[in-house]
Amino acid sequence: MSAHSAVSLRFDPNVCDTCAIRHASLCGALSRDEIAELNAIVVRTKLSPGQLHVIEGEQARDFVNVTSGTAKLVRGAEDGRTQIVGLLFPSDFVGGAGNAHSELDFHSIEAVTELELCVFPRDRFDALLEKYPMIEHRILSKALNDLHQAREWMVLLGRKTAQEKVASFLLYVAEKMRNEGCKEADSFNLPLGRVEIADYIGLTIETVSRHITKLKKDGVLVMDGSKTIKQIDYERLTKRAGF
Amino acid sequence: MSAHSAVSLRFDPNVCDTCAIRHASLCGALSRDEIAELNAIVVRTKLSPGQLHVIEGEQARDFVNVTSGTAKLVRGAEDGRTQIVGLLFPSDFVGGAGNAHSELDFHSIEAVTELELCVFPRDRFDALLEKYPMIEHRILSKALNDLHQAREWMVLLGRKTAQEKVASFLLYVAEKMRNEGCKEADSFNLPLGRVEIADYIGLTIETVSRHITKLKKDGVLVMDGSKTIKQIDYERLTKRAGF
DNA sequence: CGCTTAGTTGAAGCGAATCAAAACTAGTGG
DNA sequence: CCACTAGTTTTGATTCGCTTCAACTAAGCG
Repeated sequence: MSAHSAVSLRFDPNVCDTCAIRHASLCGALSRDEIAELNAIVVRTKLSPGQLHVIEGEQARDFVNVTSGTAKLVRGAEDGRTQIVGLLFPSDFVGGAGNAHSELDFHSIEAVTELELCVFPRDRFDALLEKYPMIEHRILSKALNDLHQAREWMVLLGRKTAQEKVASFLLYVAEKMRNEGCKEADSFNLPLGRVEIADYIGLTIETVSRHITKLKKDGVLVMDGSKTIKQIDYERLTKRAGF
Repeated sequence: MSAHSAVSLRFDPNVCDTCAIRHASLCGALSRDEIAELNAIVVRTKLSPGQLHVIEGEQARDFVNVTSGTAKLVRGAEDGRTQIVGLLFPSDFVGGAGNAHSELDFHSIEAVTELELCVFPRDRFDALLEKYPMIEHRILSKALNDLHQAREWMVLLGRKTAQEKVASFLLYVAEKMRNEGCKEADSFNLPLGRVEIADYIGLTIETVSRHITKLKKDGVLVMDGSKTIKQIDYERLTKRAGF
């Protein structure tokens, strides 16, 4: 929601070697040569919570890879209504393909936490795509995954009750956090505040709050403060997420 | 919703030449050689309204191209709740990429009208993808478009009122019909019944019906029967679709 | 012409939104 | 350390839009 300025740096050519997601994401499937070429055109960017990355125009077609932090893909209306259409965790990427409107059109990436991005300018990235079909192959694979997930979310938004939405959301985040942190502990922090949760599952903050409270009262969740989840009864939470 | 059996035929090698979508869709960008190879592995299928095409398992990863008719991509729950996650018109295609779960997982394609499909078995299609990067390129482009549209629909499902949903739906279909028929006339038939409209925009049939009636009463729509639209006041309909 | 299915209309109920206020949190500076 | 402020979350009371339930009408078809 706030200003745009962000730190942008070109790092040394071996920076990918120490990248947290060197072996995941797009990069995981690439040879040293391919990585080197990517490295040559990348612009690394850091954003603070609330800052936006690109909204429209030529830039909107850049290819963006999240290396650390959490971001949300937002579509908003003039009247204040907002819908989050996806979350981006480390190793997720968006945009990129050389077609008329990239998936970023009319959307914007907004940092939720401190965020680090690898941004690949569209024109130079396209050239690489032609040269290395494997990169395009990987991107297609991810795009189909995202499409699948978007359609899952359509079911949530269109057909689930508030209770089910909240439960589904918590399960989704819990899984993401388990993947990210690789921790077996049930304990983790919600990356989103109530406003953002509401905007992600199509409810109001009050309704979200009420249903989280209900889950706590019923012993399905144990929390510490409004963001830290200490324990989850997955079996019962899954039941409440409803199909 | 009904049984599965369908007519499947292998046609002569030049059948693509006379296909209605030879110059659109995936096929439009392909050379004669590429088309010939596709032709060699395609299974053409006809479905009647209500019939389903694949649901799960290995088949679910086939690549499917609609050549005529309208289909819906459906995700349903055990308890009867249903969400349509996309419509398929001639030249649309789904599935195909060689990744873990294709976008078809847990979805099914259901014929809305008489439907003709080109089905490409996954394994043989994958081989072609490797050989002809242009095919994969085209598919990626389409996947990104679909992803964009799915996210647009998430906004509709999560943040729009019933009135706005109905208006948005009508605008969407009107545009599709204009593309398909190439007719300048305002008149066209809704491909979906009330149940299906409701399942597409996350409402009940009663609410859909009420809001269509309201649009008619207000003179925004002129209809003949429950499926034929004779005239649309696009300006006012667009206003009611709300952003 | 009855039979079945799809669509419309009405009345009542309910779940989520809205409006309003209190409780908590976190940050700042005295 | 506490007082003060701003922002977030929780809780409560009320309203409203959509769903539900039910009856009726229209359309397609043997």
